[in-house]
Order: sequence, then structure tokens, then C-alpha cells
Amino acid sequence: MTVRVRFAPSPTGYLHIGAARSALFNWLYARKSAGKFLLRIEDTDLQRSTDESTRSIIEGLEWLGLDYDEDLVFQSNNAPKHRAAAHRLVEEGKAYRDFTPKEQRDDKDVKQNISERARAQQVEGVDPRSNPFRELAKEESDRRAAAGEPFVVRLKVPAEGATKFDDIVYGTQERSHSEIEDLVLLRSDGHPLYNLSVVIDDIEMGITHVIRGQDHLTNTHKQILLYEALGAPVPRFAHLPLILAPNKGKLSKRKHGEVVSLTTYRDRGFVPAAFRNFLALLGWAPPDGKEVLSKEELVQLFSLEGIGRANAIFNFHENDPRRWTDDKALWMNAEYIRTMPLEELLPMVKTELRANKLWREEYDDDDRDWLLKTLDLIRQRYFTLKDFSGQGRAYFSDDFDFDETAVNKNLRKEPRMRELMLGLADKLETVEPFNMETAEAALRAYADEAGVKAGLLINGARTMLTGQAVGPSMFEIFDVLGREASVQRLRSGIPFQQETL
RNA sequence: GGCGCAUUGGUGUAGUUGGUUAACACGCUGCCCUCUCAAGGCAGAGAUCACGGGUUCGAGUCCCGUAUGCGCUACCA
Repeated sequence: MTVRVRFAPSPTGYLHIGAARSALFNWLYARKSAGKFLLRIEDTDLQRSTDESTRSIIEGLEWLGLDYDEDLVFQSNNAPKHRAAAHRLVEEGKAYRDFTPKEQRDDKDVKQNISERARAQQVEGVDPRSNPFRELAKEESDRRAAAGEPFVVRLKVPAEGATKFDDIVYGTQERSHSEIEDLVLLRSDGHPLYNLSVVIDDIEMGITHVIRGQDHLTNTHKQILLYEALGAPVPRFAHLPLILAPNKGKLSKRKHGEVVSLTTYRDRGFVPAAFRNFLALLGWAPPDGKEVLSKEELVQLFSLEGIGRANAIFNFHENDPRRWTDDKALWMNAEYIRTMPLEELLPMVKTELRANKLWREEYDDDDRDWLLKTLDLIRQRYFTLKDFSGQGRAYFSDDFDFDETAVNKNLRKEPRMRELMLGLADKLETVEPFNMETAEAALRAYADEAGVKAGLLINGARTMLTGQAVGPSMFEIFDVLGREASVQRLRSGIPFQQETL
């Protein structure tokens, strides 16, 4: 039997990183077992679903490199089938119509209501599962329905016994039927509800393994009851631990903002492979401990058995812009940026430079070698793709900013710096040929001549040429920027004209 | 309220059927390298394995209880 798994997000807003990880694990499992990875948009709640959200989900998966098989399924298209199935269950006596008038429920404090109701029922000794309509004669039920009386359709959960299944991650799960209320399948307006829709769609799509968040663990028993009522084989289940905020609370956009949205990582300069790699390590551990893994390696090493059971904390620092997301994610991204093949990095940098009007067409042909050399030089200390257009701006444009602390530290401390820089410019102008070695020799000779330490000139020149106090070896910078730009920038008076803060 | 699940250094995780000094990665500290910052190399701090009992010659690993967190309990998904 070929494995068929699916990722079934509801299109209500951005793609949550937890959902993205579910998608990744499903995808990895499918590819690992040469099965199919399907995508289904769960848009049963039409009020909250948006096309934009659907688009962002598809884009997000594409960005992560998770390709899906077969056609995209929209759950809302199957609503008629869901309704028909519910009615069939009523006909077969496996479900029944409940004519109890609808109770208005405020979406805000449902949890509160639930526990209050449970407490009240316990005090009064009422069985929450009792329902006067459960045993209503079929003729009576049909008659009232035909008369237009509104009703919901509920599944008849057996009074006795228990449901049991073997979760691949959490082990054997058993739940007594006495704890399961007769769940609503169809709303009084005829709208099918979640548990019904997923089960029918999963049957329809031939899903063999349901891999999803742990928040569905207890609901699984209800779904199994549905599979059985519908006479369909029950798939295998693997529930995933949840991803939590640093305070162990729920990770939500409302509370935590953009860090939870997958698109943020794309927009803030993550390399897809790096983020995918990071995500894979949240709740799953490779057997041999090697953590930096390519897509192929992940597929090869992945197994559902390797998934842990404890929820993971996504450890970002809300008030520290430098550590805006998980440290390890940032490290992973830097690791990819400095070690991945340059040809793979190049298109990503191209997009980044283009967006900032720093891309020149010559980079594609005449200056391609120069570009590759420069990228290789500067990528060593970058964390995100944004750095190529930010910190790296001076390598692609003469119009760059001077960092105030760099200017103070490397240029203003030494009163003679302006003339030293001009002198250095004069020296470099005559060096022939102009390269790393000759530039270094010239600079050191000039330092001796002027009676200053080479380091003073080096640090000053770095700031003159790049606007920054940190960066690659100075002589490599000379080499990459070339004689003309180097000399011109050394002669610039701009940093010296700025007001001291 | 009921039911379920979880609990190894700051974070992510390893710890095969109970057996020595609890391992790895990120982060943190220091040193080396050095023209700066990274990277890299070296060294180090940090865990009475949530707590309390029990079984055992021996428990992070098995059992019971407690606490805490999370989830479900909806005509939400």
C-alpha cells in the first residue's frame, strides 16, 4: 500500500510556523516512503477563510521546497458530500437529528462556558451525554424534519466500551465512550462540521497516515468512531508535539506578532533550506546527531519514530532586535549563508540586491566573477540575506552610510586621520599592479613612513571604504573594490564633515 | 469540573531491553589566531534528569502519588 499523507491547513491568516512544521513532517514522510503528499485547504469556515491566505500557504510551501502531488483540494467543494454522508448515517440509524433549539455561544469565552457547564452538570448529577432526541422514533424525526423544524445531526456514540488506537508518536491511546458526547456532524443550517469533513475527505483522498498537531490527539477518538460508522478503514495516526512561546504559552500572532508567520522568515532574509533544517529539528532528532542536513539527508534520515513527545519552545527574544527569532534558527541561517554553494546563494542575493536597487546587469555576465568573489568574501559574517544589501551596501554602491560609532572609533580619535587617508590614497594611486599584496605592501610602507601603526590606517581605511568598523580583511576589501573606488573613498571628506554626536 | 498528554543544563535534543564521571547542537564566559568583527581552534561555566515515595544490589530509564504546563471537552478548526 502506498503511503498517502496530507497537509490540511485552514486558510485563516498567515501560515503559522507550527503548521509549516506539520507540512514538513508530512512531506518528509511521504518522500521517505515514496508516497504522496497532498494538500487540502480546509475552508469550511467560509467567513474566516480568505484567498489571500490560501495563496500565502501555497507560497510558503513552495518557499520551503515542499512540493505537493495531485490536485489541490478545497474542502468547501466537498460540502455536499459531507452533508449526504451525514444524512446517510441518519438513515442507517448511526446518527440522529437533534431538535434542541440552538444555544447562542460567544466565541470569546467558550472555554469558560464549557467548564462552567461541566461543573453545573456534575453538581446536578446530569449525564452530559443524555439527549432526548437520541432515541426519537424515526417516523417522528422524519416528520418534524419534513415540517421544516431546524435540527443538528449528531453521531450516536456507543454508550459502552472504548476507542483505542496506536499513535506512532504517543503510543497507545484509549478513551472511554462515556467521555465522548454525541458530536454534532451537521449544524442546524446544514453546514458540515470539522470532524465530519476531515474524516470524509481523508477517506476520499485515501489518506493512510494522519500526521498533525497534538491538539487533535483526544479528538482522534471521535474521528475513529466516524470512520467506523462510515465503514471505512481507519488510517494510522502520528501526533506532533506543539511549538510553544518562551513562556510556554501558545504561540500566536496576536500575542507574539510576526515571528510566528512563515512569510516573515522569507521577508527577513532566511535561506529556505536553513529554515527548513531548523524546523525539522523542532521535535525531531536525527539518529546520529548531525544537525546540518540537506533536503536529501532529511528525507533519508527522517522517521516518525524519531519524533519526541514534549512540546518545544520557540526561543526568541521579544525585546532584542538582534535576536528577534530563535538563536539556533539565526545560527543555522548564517551557517547556510557562509557554507552553501555560491551558485545557489547567488540568485537569492540577486533578488535581495534587486529589491534595493543595487543590482547591475553586468553582474550576470562581465562582472560575474567579481560578484562571486565579493559575495564569498562578505558572506562569512552575515546572518541573513538582508545583510547583503544592509551591511554590504558599500560593496555594491558608492552611496552608503557611515556608522557613527565606527567613525568615532576609527577616524575621529586620531587628529591626523584626514591627511593620513589622503596620503594613503596618493600611495595607492601609484601602485602597480593593484592587488591584495601590493596594496598591503604600500599601506605598511606608508605606515612606517608616517610613523603610525599599520592597524591605525587599516581600521581607518575600513571605515572610509565601507562605512563600518567591522568586516573582512582590509586588503581583500581593497582588492575587491579596486583602485579607483578605493582611492576615491579614501579622499572623501564626508565622514569628517559629520557632526560629532 | 472531567479526560488526556508532557516534564533531562537558558533553548533544541541524545540517552538502545535499568548498570560506571548524564552526551550533542545553539547560546554564554575566557584564551589562541588577528588589521576589526566573524569564522575556526582550545578551555570552561551551567542539570541533585519537576517534586515525593516505592521496586531493585543498582533508576533519567519501571510503578504510585503530587505539582506545573499544554491539549481536548463548541451548532470553532
